[in-house]
Amino acid sequence: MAEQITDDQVAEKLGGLRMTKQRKVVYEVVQELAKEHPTASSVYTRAKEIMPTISLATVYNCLETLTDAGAITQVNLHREASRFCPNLQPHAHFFCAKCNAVFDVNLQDKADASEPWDLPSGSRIEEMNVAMRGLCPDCRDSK
Amino acid sequence: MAEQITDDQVAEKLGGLRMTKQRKVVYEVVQELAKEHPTASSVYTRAKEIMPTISLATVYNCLETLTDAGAITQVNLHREASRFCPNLQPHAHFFCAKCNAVFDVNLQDKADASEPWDLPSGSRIEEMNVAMRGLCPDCRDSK
DNA sequence: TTTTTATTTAGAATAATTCTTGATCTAAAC
DNA sequence: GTTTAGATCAAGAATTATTCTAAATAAAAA
Repeated sequence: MAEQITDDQVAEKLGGLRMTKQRKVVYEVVQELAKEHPTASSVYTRAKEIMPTISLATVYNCLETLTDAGAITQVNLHREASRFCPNLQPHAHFFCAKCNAVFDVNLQDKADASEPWDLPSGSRIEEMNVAMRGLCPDCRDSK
Repeated sequence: MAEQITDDQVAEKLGGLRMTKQRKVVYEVVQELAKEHPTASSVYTRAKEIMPTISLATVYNCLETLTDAGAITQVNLHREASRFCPNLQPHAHFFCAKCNAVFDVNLQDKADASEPWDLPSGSRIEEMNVAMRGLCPDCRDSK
């Protein structure tokens, strides 16, 4: 599994903000569902099983707070619902056009993702977002 | 300016579909506003000046048709409105976090954008989407 | 011309997300 | 241990980009 951090490390990243029960549950659900790269609503569905009183708005709030704190990342493709990912290593995402699965794609050892690009000189890149779309191995086989 | 194609070439790409007045206007507006990477609604605003009867739904339809035909590409970042781009060369987009401008970022000569990535073996990539966020040269200076 | 099919229009519908407001909790001050 | 102030949460309303629907129009085929 990809690099994730512990609840305590999340608490640290939150800085002045509190590590509330809700934030803890939301973070743990994102970890639990990491493989499927859950949307806010799948996080909500699962979180409610653990904490029945949690609201969808709170799930959104927590996801935003965790994202801003740098504990998880938000992944978008096209206009679909955002997905969330607890893997903090630099990585890209591969979306299977057929089964809709999302895979983490790691950066090769010592590679620089911006290397092939002619960056505007003098610009500072803070974030790079790489998404690939195609057929995953399984879907390619099962023609 | 980046590589764009002529109306006639768009007509060809449309295949069986017709190059209607509306599609022509929409394509030309996307070309005209290429530098700002217009959203559907900015295309609509400008298109209405040229063809006052055109509707927003038609603008959306045309943008979708042109995208499907491969005459323009749809660019997304975060959850903002989609933007459209007539540059058909492989390129990435740089979004300035301060002034909100969008710049095309070219692929270096003979470079392969997927090179730094550890692709799932056996997968076939059909499309790659690279977005960068940061400060453009202008915004970096004007502290 | 008549028929068929594609396209456009206008407005309703949708879906993800954000906002608003009042209630609740927590931490620190008293 | 209360009180107070600020943070957080819950519920539902509001927003926004986009898609859908159905009727009208335009173009192509017969």
